[in-house]
Amino acid sequence: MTRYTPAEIEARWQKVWDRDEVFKAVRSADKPKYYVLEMFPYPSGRIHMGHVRNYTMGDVIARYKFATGHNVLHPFGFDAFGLAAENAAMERGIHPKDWTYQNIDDMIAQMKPLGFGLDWSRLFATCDVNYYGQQQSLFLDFLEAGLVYRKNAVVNWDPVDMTVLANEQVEQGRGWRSGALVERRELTQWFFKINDYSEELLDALDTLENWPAKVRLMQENWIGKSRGLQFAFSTIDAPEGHDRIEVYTTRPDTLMGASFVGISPDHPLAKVLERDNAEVAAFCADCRKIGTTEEAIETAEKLGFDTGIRVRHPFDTAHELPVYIANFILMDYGTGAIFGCPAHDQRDFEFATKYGLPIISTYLPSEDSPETLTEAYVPAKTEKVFYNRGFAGEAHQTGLEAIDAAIDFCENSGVGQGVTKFRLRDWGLSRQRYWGCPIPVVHCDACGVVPEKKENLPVELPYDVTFDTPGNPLDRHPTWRDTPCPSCGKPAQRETDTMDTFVDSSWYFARFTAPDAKTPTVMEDVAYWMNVDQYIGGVEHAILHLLYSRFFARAMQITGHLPKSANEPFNALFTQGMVTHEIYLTRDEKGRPVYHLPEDIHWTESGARLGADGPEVQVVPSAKMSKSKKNVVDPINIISAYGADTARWFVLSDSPPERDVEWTASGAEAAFKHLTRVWNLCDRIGKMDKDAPGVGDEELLRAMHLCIHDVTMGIESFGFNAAIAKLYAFTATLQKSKAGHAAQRQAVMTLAQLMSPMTPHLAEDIWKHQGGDGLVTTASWPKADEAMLVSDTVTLPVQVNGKRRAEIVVPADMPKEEVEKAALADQAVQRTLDGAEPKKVIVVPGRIVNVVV
RNA sequence: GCGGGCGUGAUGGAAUGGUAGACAUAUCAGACUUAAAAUCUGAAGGGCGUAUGCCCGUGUGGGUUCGAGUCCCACCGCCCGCACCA
Repeated sequence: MTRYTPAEIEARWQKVWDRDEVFKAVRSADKPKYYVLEMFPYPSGRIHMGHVRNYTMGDVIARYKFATGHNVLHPFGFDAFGLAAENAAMERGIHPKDWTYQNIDDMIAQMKPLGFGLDWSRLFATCDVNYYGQQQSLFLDFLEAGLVYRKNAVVNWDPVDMTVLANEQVEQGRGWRSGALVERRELTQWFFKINDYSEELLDALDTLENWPAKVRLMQENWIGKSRGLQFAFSTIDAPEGHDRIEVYTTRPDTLMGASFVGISPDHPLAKVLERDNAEVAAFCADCRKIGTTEEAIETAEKLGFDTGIRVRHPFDTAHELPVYIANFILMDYGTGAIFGCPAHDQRDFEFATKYGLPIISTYLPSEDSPETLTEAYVPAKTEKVFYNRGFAGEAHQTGLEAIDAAIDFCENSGVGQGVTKFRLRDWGLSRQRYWGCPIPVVHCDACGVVPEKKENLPVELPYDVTFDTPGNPLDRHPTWRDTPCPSCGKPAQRETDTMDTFVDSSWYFARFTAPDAKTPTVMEDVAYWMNVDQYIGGVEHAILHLLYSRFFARAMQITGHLPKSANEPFNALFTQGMVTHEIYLTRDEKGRPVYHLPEDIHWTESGARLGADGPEVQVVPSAKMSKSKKNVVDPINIISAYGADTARWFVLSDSPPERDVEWTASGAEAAFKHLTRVWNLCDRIGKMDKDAPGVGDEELLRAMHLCIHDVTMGIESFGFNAAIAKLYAFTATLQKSKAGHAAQRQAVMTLAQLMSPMTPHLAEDIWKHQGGDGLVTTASWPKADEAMLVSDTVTLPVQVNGKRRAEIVVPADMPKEEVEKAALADQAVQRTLDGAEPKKVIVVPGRIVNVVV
């Protein structure tokens, strides 16, 4: 009796796939190409179950497409620049480069045993000089094409560590290392002109039919197109040069309800006032402590400072409004100034209540509604309301109609212009950090900002840097900054900012098509392999990474690095869920939670304990696996206990791929048991008497064809969990079958083929055992015989008034009238009807019968 | 705060608007075994009933429909994103 020994089987077949270079992608005109890509990982050092799930899904698609006759490109790499490497350097004194490359080696060693059908020859990391050097070349092309520019922008500044902080490094308004209150500070930084492409990026969303609707909607909201009115208030007693305040509003119909003007603490007027007035300066300084995230700004207590300046209402110059500096107004959006209409905006309402400002309604639910409000009245823009202080259009109209009428009216009377604005801001790419792609420009006293010459690329990161003092090591480096000006040749200094890691991930998919090329891309290769046919990754990238990549595809097309057809780089997108696990905790003497690893928990009759007789452990419902909660299962342990096929099988079963899957020890064990069962089944069939007669050959083959059909549909539609359920059911059928050897052999070989995208090693082994030709991996995908899928009779449920009362078995091709008769003739139906005359009988062929009385 | 999503047995979940709970876990029963494990067979949403059966049931409340877990509206709860984490 042989046994299922995954460790041995898996190593053997991985060697064969490697030897035969089965997954090496080569351009070819014979087959249609298929490019499947999973979002590449950050090299944290350990692969986790989320990676296993992500790459298993991609591998299922890749192997399936391979079997259906496609020329598949399935590459892998690392998104290797980033903050974590610098943190490791600071915390543990390891050089970011050494740390990163060590992690990459470790992760590759952990990935290989999973048996993914990847073209490892295309592997690269974004921190490879070869990659980021080409990225610098791209940057220079973008610069020349006018797609990049410099302007001031706000960063989180730690005044003690004297360094820029990432949002992640800000904890409750304080620097994570120093604990100092974080301030906002302005720096001159580089920006990509993504906002110029707002309209196009928005419109093209409609063409992305194979993207999840929710991702398209999120991008649509992020781009945030709005039509509104831009106009100016004229000021009274304002500093010179500020006799007007430009404001932008999406609700010009509420203009008569304006009761104050608010400006951002970063507004030019606020800055002028700040210079001469200590109180204003103090207020603005307070505002700048909030931090730079939109979330922090929006959730902070709404504060205002009355500047004493007044403005005149454009329609009633006798009506004067106060000008406040307000902490919730962003300088980046609109004009950095708003008018407040407390009656129709809850935030303005609270602000007005706090500072004793008037609340003036411009519209009401109806003519006889009271004018006094206890909260802002904010109906849907499509709802018809009564304008008690309207100035354009009808008295009764919807918000949308009123907005259009108000814009027309204001344009005609010269008060302002209708303007389309986008919420999307230009993409700031400068980072004041070491571990990133250096921005290839030089600062020259005589020539200003000068792009580095392409022949001087790559601008390589120096290795000899230290992290023992605060700030950017590139700034402190004794010689790295020194370089001759590319324009005049005089001594000049390199830019020490590096690029946002989102730049690295915005074109790696194109680089995979020619990873060693001496140019960013090679037209022949990108033209052949692009677009990515199926992109798979976490929904957390729904906005930024995917939007930036879409912008980059356009910019690369403009600069000649991608064909026009690759404007939208990802034909289909799938966003997969996370792997979760229960959390186990006890409390220390101060009541603080102490977390425990799943392998330290012992299950007893009285519940979960720490050790056999240890203290009882509280079980918290499943959440994303995280080191801090210790609810992690290391894929390496699972592979050594059960094998890669079990891990792959389990992460695909149970939950639909777009949702989270809960890792359970019992589930993993069940997956292993099932694979063992399949293996034993193969073993048993191999030992069958080849000539002994069997019964039920046809039923078995019918079930097999149905399974081919269902599994194929499941894979095509990302219903991996459903496909696996069908495979379970078919395995049970085969196990019980008394069919002859030939039919059983055919069934188990087909089962192996259908399982091969999920459990490729086991499938190869079964295939070989049954004497299949070559590799199951290269065998062509089985086709369901349509004739075997239809049966002669169908069982139809019969409902009476929508409640199921009976079942009838009728020939599949029975005409509707006959089915109706058969249903009414049924005893149970007769009994339920109890003599009542049916009013209507609905027959849905092959589905259901509903009798209505 | 704004934006997005989710809510079905004890648990993970299945279900082109058409028999709710496939498949799996946990549970229980049986077979095998001296016994246990493993393996195999079977039961199982809740309630009532000896039973053919009947009633209730997909977070809550409405609506559309011959028919709603599925579509629409409102509410409740949970999760995710918010531009320098990737």
